[in-house]
Amino acid sequence: MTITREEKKRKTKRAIIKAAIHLFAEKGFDKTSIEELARAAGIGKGTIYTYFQNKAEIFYAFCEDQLEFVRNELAEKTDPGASVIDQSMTVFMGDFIHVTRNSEFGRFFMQQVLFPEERDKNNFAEVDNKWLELLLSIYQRAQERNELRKDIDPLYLAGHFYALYILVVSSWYSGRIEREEVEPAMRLLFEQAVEGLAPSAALQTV
Amino acid sequence: MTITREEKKRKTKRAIIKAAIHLFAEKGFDKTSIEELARAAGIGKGTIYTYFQNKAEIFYAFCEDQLEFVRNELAEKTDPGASVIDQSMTVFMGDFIHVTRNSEFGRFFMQQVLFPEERDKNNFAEVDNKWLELLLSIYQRAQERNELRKDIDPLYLAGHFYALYILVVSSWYSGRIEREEVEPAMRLLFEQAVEGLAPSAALQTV
DNA sequence: TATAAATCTCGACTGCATTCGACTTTCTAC
DNA sequence: GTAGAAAGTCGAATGCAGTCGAGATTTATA
Repeated sequence: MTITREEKKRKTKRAIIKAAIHLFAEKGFDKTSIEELARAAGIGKGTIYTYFQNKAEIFYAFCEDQLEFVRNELAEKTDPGASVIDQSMTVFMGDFIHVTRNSEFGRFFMQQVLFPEERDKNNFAEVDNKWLELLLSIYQRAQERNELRKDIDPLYLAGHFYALYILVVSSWYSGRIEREEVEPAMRLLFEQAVEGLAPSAALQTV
Repeated sequence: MTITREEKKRKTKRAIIKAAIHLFAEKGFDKTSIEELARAAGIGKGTIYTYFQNKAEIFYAFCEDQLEFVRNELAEKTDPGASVIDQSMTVFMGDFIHVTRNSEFGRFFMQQVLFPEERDKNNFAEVDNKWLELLLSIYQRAQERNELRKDIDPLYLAGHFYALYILVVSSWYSGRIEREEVEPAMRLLFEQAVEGLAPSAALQTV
């Protein structure tokens, strides 16, 4: 019985996350109070704060749970033989659909992942890394196939596609595009990025 | 004296914004309470809510004030003769410096502009449009000079650059890059976008 | 000018995140 | 085993955003 304490802590933390997964999904983040969360986890209100610094941090744990699952799934779903664009579309559209399934969740998630507060910077590191690995593998393979320039750091390649993805998600949240327009807009942007925004060399010499 | 009421309302609203500009700049958004704001504006707490729906909306008014000034300035600063990349750098770096002058302000601003809540969607419309006009004029001129492809909707061209800008800002907020790296990273991304991510036609045919 | 309707103003009130510090349980060292 | 230290638990207290409704002021109608 030496590990009683640590074991118990792990269990309590799990209980909080479990309650969060349940309550956030059911009532949304804002509508779920810490007190409810505590009650559902069978502990006192104050105790939550020995496990998480604030409500947002509980949300991060919730996200990890959600996203690890999704992104593992996406890693399998992508066809390594398809074109970069098709692979990118599979991954980013899959992510989009999941992230925006609950629009409130998606908004908060994007806000926090892209522009985290100082104290939260490291909260997404783990999930982020898995996501990055997935992206990097896609773009590295594309470089090997000579589908993408080899003189660009794969991190930058991933950045380009990710940036365009963010833009599309933002456009949807801002009401500039409708849900049905997301896919075609994203594909068009990806194609343009691959081809380049400058007139092609052939045309330029004319 | 027919317009007393409306005149007074305008004056009160101005007083609130003025108090906000002062207090937000001095103590930051989070640390400034509505009550303080009301006191500084010489009105009751509840009255604030006849002028603004919530605290965030006061922040929007504050933003408009800040940004209108900056973006007008930027519009003048950009040299219409320079390359698209140079012009883009001037505009986006100028924006970056201003938006992140107060890091807390910038974070909140980016979060709200990119992923607004349903009720806030229209709050930035006015400022947004001016910003967009500025960007569009840059990219349209570049198309005319044949520096950028004419078969891409200028809106999409602006989107590409804006997307990369967002990525860089996000990278800075996430601590993935330092302040000094912002400019070179942005420039590199812009160059890559213009040239395209695919190997050049010339190389491809080899 | 008198009265009713509309609008505005206020601060007490509500609800919730977060803090605090008194109390309890577990660990450590003898 | 036991005393004292360390860590964990709790809900009452705090602070703040946002609501409410009673009263004040302005406008519209006559």
